[in-house]
Amino acid sequence: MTELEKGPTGSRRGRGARERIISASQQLFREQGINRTGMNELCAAAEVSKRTAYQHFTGKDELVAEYLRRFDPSVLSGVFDRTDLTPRERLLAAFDISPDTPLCPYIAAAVELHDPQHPASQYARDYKKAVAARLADTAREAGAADPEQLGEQLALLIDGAAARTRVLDADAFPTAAAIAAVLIDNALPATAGHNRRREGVSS
Amino acid sequence: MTELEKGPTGSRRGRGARERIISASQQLFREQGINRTGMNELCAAAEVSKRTAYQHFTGKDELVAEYLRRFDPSVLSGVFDRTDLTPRERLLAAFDISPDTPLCPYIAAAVELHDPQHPASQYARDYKKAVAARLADTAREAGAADPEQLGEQLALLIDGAAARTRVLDADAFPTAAAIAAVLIDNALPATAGHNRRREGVSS
DNA sequence: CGTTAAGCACACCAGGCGGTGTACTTAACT
DNA sequence: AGTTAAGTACACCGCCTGGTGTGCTTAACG
Repeated sequence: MTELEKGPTGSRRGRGARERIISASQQLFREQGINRTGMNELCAAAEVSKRTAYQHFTGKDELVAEYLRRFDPSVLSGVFDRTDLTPRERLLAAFDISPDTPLCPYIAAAVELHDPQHPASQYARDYKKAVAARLADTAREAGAADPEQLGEQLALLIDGAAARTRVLDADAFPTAAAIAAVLIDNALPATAGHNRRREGVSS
Repeated sequence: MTELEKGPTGSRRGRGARERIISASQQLFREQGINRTGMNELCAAAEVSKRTAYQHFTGKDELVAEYLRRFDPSVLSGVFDRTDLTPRERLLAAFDISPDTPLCPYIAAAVELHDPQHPASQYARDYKKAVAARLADTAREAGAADPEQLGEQLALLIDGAAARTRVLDADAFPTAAAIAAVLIDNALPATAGHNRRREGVSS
């Protein structure tokens, strides 16, 4: 029928045009930005006919939203589910996204789309809240006095590092990690379970 | 001659079209974003003929750069030059931009233009560095152990609050201020000269 | 006064944008 | 083999974009 929910695999019949489109969007939207990437260009890169693209997505807006939804590639779960680390180490590991990451696409989308009502903007909000929540969970696990506050604070540090990295074109995550270490040490009761040799936590 | 450097007042002869253009750009670029504001629309809002606009600015890019340059409206100097506050209080006052401020236009421009070589992007970088430098100066004045580091940290907090406010559509500056208070207290020797009784720093 | 330049009105451009219509091919499943 | 749907090719749409060309009016200044 018209709607058959062909499933995330997309490999029911054709040659998987949908996946190619999304894959191309991941590349182009990140490299060039959303507004600077036209549908013509995107379809060409995906080696997909324009008509096909508009049979999978009602419009660019929907594609953009899907582009954001298909992101998280373990960036979130890949950090928080590491059982080899203590909760405290996991909190700090969230700042090790150092390698090359261009910029948090959620911030970029919110700025580029400029419309809080846009589906993608709404998803960006949800995602940011989810990250803060997981940070809070981990903070609670680590025994923080006020886990929600610490989670929100660490989330702000991550966003600050992302924004600053973008504007200054220089990695700001080490600075954010240093702040995080201070905040964590301040929020956690001084249990001797982990050797905390941070400097200068005077107060 | 063709170039006569008519001066910033612009009131040499005409009715000050240039100022009206810049004024309109301040409004529209902030409200709608740079990419979503066309030159037609902008000229209409400024009540300026399109032709006149292109006689003042060689292109939209130049106007965007000028738009950023004409910003600072004491946001920077208005905070750091307050002699009624102690250096420590001045550092914290930088987080009181709470009222309504839509979002730091420098971050927005860097994201929207998406080109680090764009004049406006370069200026945004310079401005961010300048803010960090002034924060560092004030930190030094306050007697911080490592003023450069504290300045960079506080700058990151401001950018984080700005970005997060934009994405979440909720004021994130109080959280940033709370972190700032912790960092400042940690960085400053515990001199009794100023009563450090800031509220909301629950940790 | 006349010169000079700031500003204006408006038609116009090429090109990109998001998005469609139509007629076609291909291939999986029955 | 026949059905069915996924995918294709490509011309085409109206609209808006940044940007011009041309000829005109207005007003400050010497």
